[in-house]
Amino acid sequence: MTLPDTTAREAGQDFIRDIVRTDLASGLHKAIVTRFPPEPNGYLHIGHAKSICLNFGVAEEFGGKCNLRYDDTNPTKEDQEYIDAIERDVRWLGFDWGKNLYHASDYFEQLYEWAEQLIRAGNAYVDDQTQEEMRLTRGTLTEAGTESPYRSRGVEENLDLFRRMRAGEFPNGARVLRAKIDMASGNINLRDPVLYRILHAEHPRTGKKWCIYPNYDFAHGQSDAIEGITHSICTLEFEDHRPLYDWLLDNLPVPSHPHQYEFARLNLTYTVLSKRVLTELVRGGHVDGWDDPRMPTLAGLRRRGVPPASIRDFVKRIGVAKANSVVDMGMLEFAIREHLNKSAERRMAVLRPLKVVIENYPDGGGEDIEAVNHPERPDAGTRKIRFTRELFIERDDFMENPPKKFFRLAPGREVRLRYAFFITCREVIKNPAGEVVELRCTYDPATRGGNAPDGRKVKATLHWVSATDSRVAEVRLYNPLFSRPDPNAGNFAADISPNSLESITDARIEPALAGHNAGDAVQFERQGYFCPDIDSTPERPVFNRTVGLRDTWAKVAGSGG
RNA sequence: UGGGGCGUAGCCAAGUGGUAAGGCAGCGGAUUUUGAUUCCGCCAUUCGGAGGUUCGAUCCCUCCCGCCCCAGCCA
Repeated sequence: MTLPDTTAREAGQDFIRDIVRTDLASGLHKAIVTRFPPEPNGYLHIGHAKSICLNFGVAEEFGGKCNLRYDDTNPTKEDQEYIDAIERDVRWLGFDWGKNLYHASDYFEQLYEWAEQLIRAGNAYVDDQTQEEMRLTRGTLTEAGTESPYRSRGVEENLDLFRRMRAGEFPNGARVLRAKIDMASGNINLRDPVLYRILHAEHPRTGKKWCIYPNYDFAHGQSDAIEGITHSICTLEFEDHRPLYDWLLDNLPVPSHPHQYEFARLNLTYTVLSKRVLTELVRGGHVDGWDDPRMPTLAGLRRRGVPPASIRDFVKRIGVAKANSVVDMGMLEFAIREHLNKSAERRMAVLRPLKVVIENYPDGGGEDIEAVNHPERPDAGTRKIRFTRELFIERDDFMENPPKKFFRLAPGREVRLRYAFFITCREVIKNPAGEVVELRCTYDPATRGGNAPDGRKVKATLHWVSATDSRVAEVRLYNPLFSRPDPNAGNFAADISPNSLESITDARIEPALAGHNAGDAVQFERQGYFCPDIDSTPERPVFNRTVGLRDTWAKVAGSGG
């Protein structure tokens, strides 16, 4: 079922959209073109979703287009696996680039020509300094840098050297091509930034054709210009690069001059969104892979049963601004719950079983109880649940000595078993250790369906499952996403460990869940939303919890100790 | 002590000269065969701070304070 994206904010309420609207109204552009430019060196995560929704969203809203472009200028870090994953995830999120798929590597020849033109114009030179020498002569944040001894090389020598760099005559790191700008600039990006470096590496797309590669600064702006991008939207850390972005476009015969705008990247409480750290988690085997449900990657969220529309909605809710911020995980959970509440079918599952024997129910007997699949959607239909003499209820739904605000089952108390009957707890059976292991109850046959003919009420309705006609499943409960601070973990783990994964292997679920293997989450009544895992089988059902439900009793109990 | 940004409620975030939108969280209350959902109501005399301009400032000016980014041949 697809739900329309809902939002409290009308489209056009952020500064990026204000700029686009103004540019369109003034006639600066007749149509806008944006782009989502990932480097294929990892999987996309919820942070990228913000950029994807912004770029594709703005294009959609204003009738423009958005390109998908790989910023594949560093072959030592990129891989085809990531390219495939990125396309899959962007599509899953709900966006389509149509035929507008590009690669910075498609422009390598053009970029090279432009580099030679920069040299001819005296705006770039080949520097023979070592990386260390360059670092030392770049100056510091408060002191100007000093010019390279190779800075005054003649055009012909530079051209010759640059061509030989391309020809593969020099080893990695031997020389670089630098822009000749201003070694005393307060903006360090303007202190003769490197444009090309020697990298004898095989590129996923261009293979061994090149051994020199342009870096981000020399590729990004020109790629934008080639594609006719009107609004190049990126994150805050590139603000300092804008002067260089403009300098290059001003000094090269590019077909257009795009403008760069920056916004704050997404930060989520309890969540690590650093590609470096996520890569470490995968490489180090701390998680099962990029799509591990504990990962904040789009693949991980998908596996958890998060609807893509809820992510789009979440992104709309958090807005786009330039202030660094940390969005509360509760916002994402709310967006997910909001969608799942409307779409997820309900089923009953008992995570921590407590046996209940209905003493006055015929031994060996049983009957089918009808239950609706969704409380607000009759079209979702109904299903039959087997009611038997022996049942399981949630351990948390019974308390031998209930505090005043506890409304569920207790000795002598009557409650309703959802869709079935009212039952009354008559006896509590414990093991030698004093733990409650079974409840002996009686039921009122007249309350079949859940209502008493005499009109008496109960204060609680419990979910249940037959002890003799239910299935055993494994459910996995996770912390929000992962990386909630864990004071007991070690150094490395304290910062990024995917902690608090709890597996419950003796959970009991309705047989009605047996055929449910789609990627759609279901709501286990009063437990939260769960999604069949990708390695789930009919013989061994596995469910990942996406988010829980609001449970005021749990809060009362939790805060009360 | 260089350059570039940002500071509006617990968390996001509009507003940018006329007297503080909205959402999340929270708190009340109603409905409820999920303590869910839904529904009502409450929740910034104040916009990092101090001066100044103005009839009037979150918005303009000055100074101050705080936070983030930049010294990769990463993006």
